[in-house]
Amino acid sequence: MPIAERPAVRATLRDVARLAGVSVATASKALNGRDQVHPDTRARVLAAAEKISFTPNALARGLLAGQTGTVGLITGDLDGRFSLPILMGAEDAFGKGKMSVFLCDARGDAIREQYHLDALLGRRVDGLIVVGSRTDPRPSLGRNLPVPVVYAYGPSSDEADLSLVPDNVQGGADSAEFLLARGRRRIAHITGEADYAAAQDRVTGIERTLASHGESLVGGSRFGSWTEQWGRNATARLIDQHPDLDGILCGNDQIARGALDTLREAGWDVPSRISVMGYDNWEVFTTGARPHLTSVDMNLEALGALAAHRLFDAINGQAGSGIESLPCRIVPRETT
Amino acid sequence: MPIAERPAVRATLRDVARLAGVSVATASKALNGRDQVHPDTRARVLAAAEKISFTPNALARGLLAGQTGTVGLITGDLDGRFSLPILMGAEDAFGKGKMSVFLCDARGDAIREQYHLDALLGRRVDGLIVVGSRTDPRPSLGRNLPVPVVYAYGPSSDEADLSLVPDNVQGGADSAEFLLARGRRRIAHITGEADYAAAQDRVTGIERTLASHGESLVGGSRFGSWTEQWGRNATARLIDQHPDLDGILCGNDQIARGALDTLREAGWDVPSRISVMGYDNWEVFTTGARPHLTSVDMNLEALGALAAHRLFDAINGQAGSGIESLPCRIVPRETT
DNA sequence: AAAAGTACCGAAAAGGTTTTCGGCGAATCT
DNA sequence: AGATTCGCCGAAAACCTTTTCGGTACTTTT
Repeated sequence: MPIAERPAVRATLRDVARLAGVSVATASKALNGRDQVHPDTRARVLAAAEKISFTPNALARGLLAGQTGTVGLITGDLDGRFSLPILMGAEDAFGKGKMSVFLCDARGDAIREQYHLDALLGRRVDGLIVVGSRTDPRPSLGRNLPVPVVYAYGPSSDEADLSLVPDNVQGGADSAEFLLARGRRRIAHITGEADYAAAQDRVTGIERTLASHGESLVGGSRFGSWTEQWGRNATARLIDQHPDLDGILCGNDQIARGALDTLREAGWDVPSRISVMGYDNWEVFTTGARPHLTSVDMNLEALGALAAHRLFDAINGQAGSGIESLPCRIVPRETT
Repeated sequence: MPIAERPAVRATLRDVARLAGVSVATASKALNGRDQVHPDTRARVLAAAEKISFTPNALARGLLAGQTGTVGLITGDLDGRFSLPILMGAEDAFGKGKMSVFLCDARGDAIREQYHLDALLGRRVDGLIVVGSRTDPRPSLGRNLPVPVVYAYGPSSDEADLSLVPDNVQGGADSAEFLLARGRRRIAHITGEADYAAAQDRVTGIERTLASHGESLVGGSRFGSWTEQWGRNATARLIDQHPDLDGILCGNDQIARGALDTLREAGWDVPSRISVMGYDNWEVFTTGARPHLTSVDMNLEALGALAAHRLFDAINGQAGSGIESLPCRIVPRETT
């Protein structure tokens, strides 16, 4: 079998210098655009570097500079649909500079997290982003790490850390406000598991808003699981008990999807008789639904990008702390 | 505001050596488990390293060894649900060793891909995995790269490269075989856009299998988009034209989901009157459906893991080439 | 013409680790 | 006791780049 022919050795600065007939020092200066080097010389060096396709060794550079231009991103669960947009946002924000991202999936396991942490620290990352899979506080990585850390989505339980989370209270409040503004008054809330901070926060926002309008939730908040199945079941019972219902706020888009299915089969027209709102704005669910589902978007990509910027600031000495909440936004579609 | 107190300087091997009262050479040997060092001395070094929480600088080590213990993973689109399991599989397979993964999202942009490639090469990764978002061949990164490359999901158009892809022909064939084995004879096929190799491959497998049983597709393969909407529309026309239909193979789970919705509303019972199969085995769609959807799983996580292993082999001189197809598997649920 | 100034280049050190090889002291052998 | 072996340790080189600082050759000023 033919082994692919690869350049046996990689070109080094010394090779460039030799080819250009200068010293390595001059070659370095020429390549890095420093002055103190004659234009002709610079041109010669550049040509030489181009010719042997020289790529500076970031390791040697990092060793000297003490900065590697890399950050570690530790995520709790990669399959979750929350960590992914955050990851994309962060990757995008860093990508514009010259940072590279080390990705590690801890699979929700503290042992694995520690292992990855050591690996990242050993590789001398300039900073860390920790992405949680839930908005519930998680244990801090510790205060005496040699690099700054930013927690995204899942906040650190230590106030000295900087955490970025979506403002689910506001998201819930806005969704309630949105339905009220459309004249809905008999509003129910079907959500997921009660031990999720995300679920509780939204309940808080919703109830507060309704109360301020002199209303309250029909049947209280109904906790279950984050599934379509639960959305269907809960909705069936709800419309059976409350024929005057005219709005349902759902804890996520899957529950909302289940609600829509049940309503359709019961002959309740959406949105003329009743409005439905989801949460998360998971495209594939919102636009697959009939009618297309209005939902709340947590702006996770922006959250990821902001995490990247905050980390960048921290690396440059502008460290922050505490929990920073980012606004959610409503994406109106056809169910309201 | 209080700046978080961090260790001003990181402990170096020299510090360990000084603390243990030995030379750096001895300290290195002690920490790396080499012989030629007295047990007592080793213990002293280990204790010293522990005390000042020494972490070896992977940069310096990599600079010397020429191997960095890192691989680059370039993905076409991070939001696709195909690249993600592959990424997880690869990350998992590497994680067991002591490799770390650099993640880069090229956003389907060749310029950005080149940029990331340069960045990764500059950081002296030991190898690269390129993850496509479609199974259609993509341009090669080139033959004269200084490190080995493995293409996953989306194969390289250059036969000299090593590519790992799911065997969609077999997947399609198996799905047809599966329905035939359950006594279905009047089988239709609704799939996505015709310019996807994945769609064409499955058609090939399905038609070949049906032909070998003396059957053929009812109404041929119906191409459209990969959406629920299309699944609903196509199914409506299909059952209108072919009241004797008893099986539908769908190009993905969303189309299948749409088909199920239409069948339900038309009063066609699944699976007693008609069977439905999806593709991709996207959990959230298959188990959210009523009844739970039988689907074809491309084993993408295994594909990612294998990509990691193949890359590892290539790094160690065992380079392969050509396209390697991995089997899909059927996940039976309630719609068949 | 001598002094001062300018523009450019190169030697060398630094960064942290690993590995080779020489050396030193102690134990064993003759 | 002297010679040899053995076990253990340390000096130094190597990896590649950047930066500082001194030096050379040339131009300008007095």
